[in-house]
Amino acid sequence: MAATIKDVARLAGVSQSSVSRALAAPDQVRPATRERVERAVAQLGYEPNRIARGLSTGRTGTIGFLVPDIANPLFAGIVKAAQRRSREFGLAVLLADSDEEPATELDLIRTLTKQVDGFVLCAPRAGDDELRSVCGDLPVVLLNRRVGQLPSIIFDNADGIRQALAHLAALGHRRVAYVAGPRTSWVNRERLRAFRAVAAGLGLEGVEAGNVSPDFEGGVAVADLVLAAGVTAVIAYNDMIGLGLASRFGARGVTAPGDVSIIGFDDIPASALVTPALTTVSQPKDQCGRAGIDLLADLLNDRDRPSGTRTSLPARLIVRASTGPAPATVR
Amino acid sequence: MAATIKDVARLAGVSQSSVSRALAAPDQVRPATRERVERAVAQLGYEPNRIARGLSTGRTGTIGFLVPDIANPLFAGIVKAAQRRSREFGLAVLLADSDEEPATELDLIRTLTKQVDGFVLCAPRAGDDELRSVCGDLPVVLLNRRVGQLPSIIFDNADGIRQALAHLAALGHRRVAYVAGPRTSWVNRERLRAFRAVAAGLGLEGVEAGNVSPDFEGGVAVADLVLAAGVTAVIAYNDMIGLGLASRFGARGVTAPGDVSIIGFDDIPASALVTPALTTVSQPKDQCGRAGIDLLADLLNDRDRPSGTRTSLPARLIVRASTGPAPATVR
DNA sequence: TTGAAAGCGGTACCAT
DNA sequence: ATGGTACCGCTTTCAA
Repeated sequence: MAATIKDVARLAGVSQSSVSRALAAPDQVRPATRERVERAVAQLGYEPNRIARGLSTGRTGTIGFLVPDIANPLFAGIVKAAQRRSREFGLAVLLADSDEEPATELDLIRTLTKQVDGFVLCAPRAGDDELRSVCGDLPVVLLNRRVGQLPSIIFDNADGIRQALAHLAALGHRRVAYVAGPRTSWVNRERLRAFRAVAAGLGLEGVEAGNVSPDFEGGVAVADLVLAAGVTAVIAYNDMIGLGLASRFGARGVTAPGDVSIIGFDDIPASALVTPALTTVSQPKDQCGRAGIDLLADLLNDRDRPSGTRTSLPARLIVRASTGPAPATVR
Repeated sequence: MAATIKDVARLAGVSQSSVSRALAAPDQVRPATRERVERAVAQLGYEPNRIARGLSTGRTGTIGFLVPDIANPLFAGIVKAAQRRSREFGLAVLLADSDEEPATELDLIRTLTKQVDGFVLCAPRAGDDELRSVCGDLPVVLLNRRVGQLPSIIFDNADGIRQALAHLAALGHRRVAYVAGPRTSWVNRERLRAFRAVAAGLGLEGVEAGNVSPDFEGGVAVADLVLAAGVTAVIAYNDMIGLGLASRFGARGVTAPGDVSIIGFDDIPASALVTPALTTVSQPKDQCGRAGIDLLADLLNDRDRPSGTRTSLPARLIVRASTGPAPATVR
């Protein structure tokens, strides 16, 4: 049996309260008392029970972190950074993986809501209202999504699209496709909107394909449609779709960047390893995870940042071999 | 404020005890009572506070899950499966990422130990004794590692090596290298041991290189050494090393599978996407994560499996383009 | 500065 | 079958 505060109190010859104080507010007890307590603590190897503390303080020292798919390198990277930062705050992370299911997202939040002090949510699928209501008044930080005035951290999707399109325009491309990801995804909608606006602004013809599932198979499935649209370049919702496109293109004898240029989003490891390597819009995963925890920690400490804090993280185009000059004649 | 059991009791016009029973052991209360409780529960949107429950039962409904690197697709896959299974048991998962640091592994376990009912540990680096002592008598399931009599789930490393070597031998390779991963890794030691034994058994010359860090750079760094050893095939500790090898080989004008065959471990997504695709020993991530939770759940329910349960998961060789017949003459 | 005691929200034992 | 109540380990008034 682990030692409790009572054991410490008895051994130190003081009351529970004093032990509690000695630990939480050392300057509220006489040095002599503090020392006796400290000795007893050391001798018993006492560590406060966070559960019990949680019951009386209403705080658990644990935060919930929800992602749609931990096997997706983007989220894995974000979670990893968040983990590291949480440790510095002494917070534990309750991970939840919603498998990209809107219903599961809400479910998970609901069941976890009682055991955490707050949430960092990457929940692209659930509806706005459900999301807001399910969180109650628990501190919440949204990742990669905007809902009402909730504090959020997002990648600059519009700027990512802008960089990608500018790159393609400079290479002489005039007709460009965007392969959309899940229709319900907030991020997808943002990118699509930016695609339309920026393409128009640059005087490019924008073609839209999709929606497809955000994976390799999704890219493969839509590749022939993209080809039939007669574009010389395509921007995919994410890298996995981009890789699927490249694969199917290759099977059809269409090669990047000679016949068609391809750009993805996320900069997953595989993008740098394939041939040709995939040009991609990289998002700072580390910063994102870290900033998410920082923001939530502030919220937890009532060190209120102005309601509706919206951090925007820079997107960065990484040019690799999959993009090149537009072919002289369209296939 | 969320509703408590008292609110439910008052609304239903029964005692706390009855509410508690109606929820935990429905057949111990009269149907009429149960219904009144259920209605009150529904009306108030009551959900039991797991923290409070934990305090009196001594169980939290939460388990700790430790991995060396959540950004590694192998662990991401395992965690994902574990997550899903945990949900079915109504268990929450406290994730911990040790960043491959032995000290962090132990640290994390120590701080989490009070808030969880048990652990699933993938802690390849920490020492045996520290590991055992830090867990105290908390139920623990070890992944991919064996320490004393602790219940464990491991991939059949020896058989994976055997399949890989048999494949290479059948292709006519006579001199084969093994590129070792981290020296302190239990898995690495197992594979190295198997490599020696099986190579000898098959009459192959075994060459050992390494130890290198288990990533792309590690593979690149050791590639020239491997080449200098005059082997026609190489088995890497994991896929990322294998991909690094292939990359550096390519830069030297040495191509797979023509000049040298390459086999990795783990079947990460990138392995299937690169050219040539990497032959790899696949480990059933889903089964592993699932089995880990199943085993731990049994332990938690005192449904004791015989102490020292050791589940072994089958390895499976996935032959892709990176392995082929041995060249007629060594470079 | 210290100690006693009342909770925090449940569970489970003991009566009834 | 139900209600009363002690208790889980800790925090936090309130008095002393």
